[in-house]
Amino acid sequence: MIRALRAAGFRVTPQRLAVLRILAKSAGHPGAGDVHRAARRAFPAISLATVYKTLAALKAVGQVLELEFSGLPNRYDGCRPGPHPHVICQACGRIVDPRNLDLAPTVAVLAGETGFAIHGSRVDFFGTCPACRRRAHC
Amino acid sequence: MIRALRAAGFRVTPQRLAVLRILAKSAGHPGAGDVHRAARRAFPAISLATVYKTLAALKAVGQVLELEFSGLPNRYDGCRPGPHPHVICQACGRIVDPRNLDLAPTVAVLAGETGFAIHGSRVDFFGTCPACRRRAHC
DNA sequence: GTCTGTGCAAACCCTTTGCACGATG
DNA sequence: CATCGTGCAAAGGGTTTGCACAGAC
Repeated sequence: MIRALRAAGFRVTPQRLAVLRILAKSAGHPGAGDVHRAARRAFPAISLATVYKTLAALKAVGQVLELEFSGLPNRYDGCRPGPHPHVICQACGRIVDPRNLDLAPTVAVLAGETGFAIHGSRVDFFGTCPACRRRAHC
Repeated sequence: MIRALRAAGFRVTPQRLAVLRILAKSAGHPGAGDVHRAARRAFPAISLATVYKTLAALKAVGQVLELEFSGLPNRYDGCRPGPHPHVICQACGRIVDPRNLDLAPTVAVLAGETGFAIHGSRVDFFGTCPACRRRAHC
């Protein structure tokens, strides 16, 4: 990530390092607020605006995937920066990355049917995760 | 739609009829602003708030599908109110409904892999529509 | 030393809400 | 005639931006 930032002419500041470390460590998909809170532990004066700007820089160099949710805070994935499907628990907000799901055949079918040149996708599945299912005694 | 509203105890007002007619007629996926502008032609005094409230009522009775986009206005589909995949042109904003796409097998695979109980999905593909591809002489 | 990054606060924009008035069943 | 819907204006909330100061290269 550091290399990617420098290569694009971005400077590497302590604040950016803090954000970067948090993204690299979090296996989940933290929100901007989560990143900010975590970054404050290493760098108490860091502002939310700086976190957003750093996330934007990392997105610009393809090192982080931004997941936007209307009405809910965005979530960020620094472990798998390419677009990929997600499975989201509506009870606890947990986001899981499925492994065995290849969209390429689907994209090919759609391109043929619609005539679109397809460049990307956003694929989310909503449900209840195993832990929350148990908690609701179902 | 009228029946569904009445059955749920909603009143049928001229404003709601105007919104309703626009949704039934638009094959595309208009935004709230589009609906408002169109509704003003039949009912010049109608407010944007009323449009939003009517859309919410129709959503509540399952007669319209709301597509939320972070940063962009929501889009509404009164023709196919159930969730379904979309193909979106990033150049002109057009939204197309593909026909030959069944997500059921995918959902089954995901449920097995993740242990989630999957209740819904949001599947969008982004690209360039045939018209915009021609316009960009590609 | 120059130019970029930071932090603060205000702006943004679509959407939602509070409220007094008007219309519906 | 009780209740719900309308229209206006203001609030709401995550994100973005303008600006002056500070720090990286």
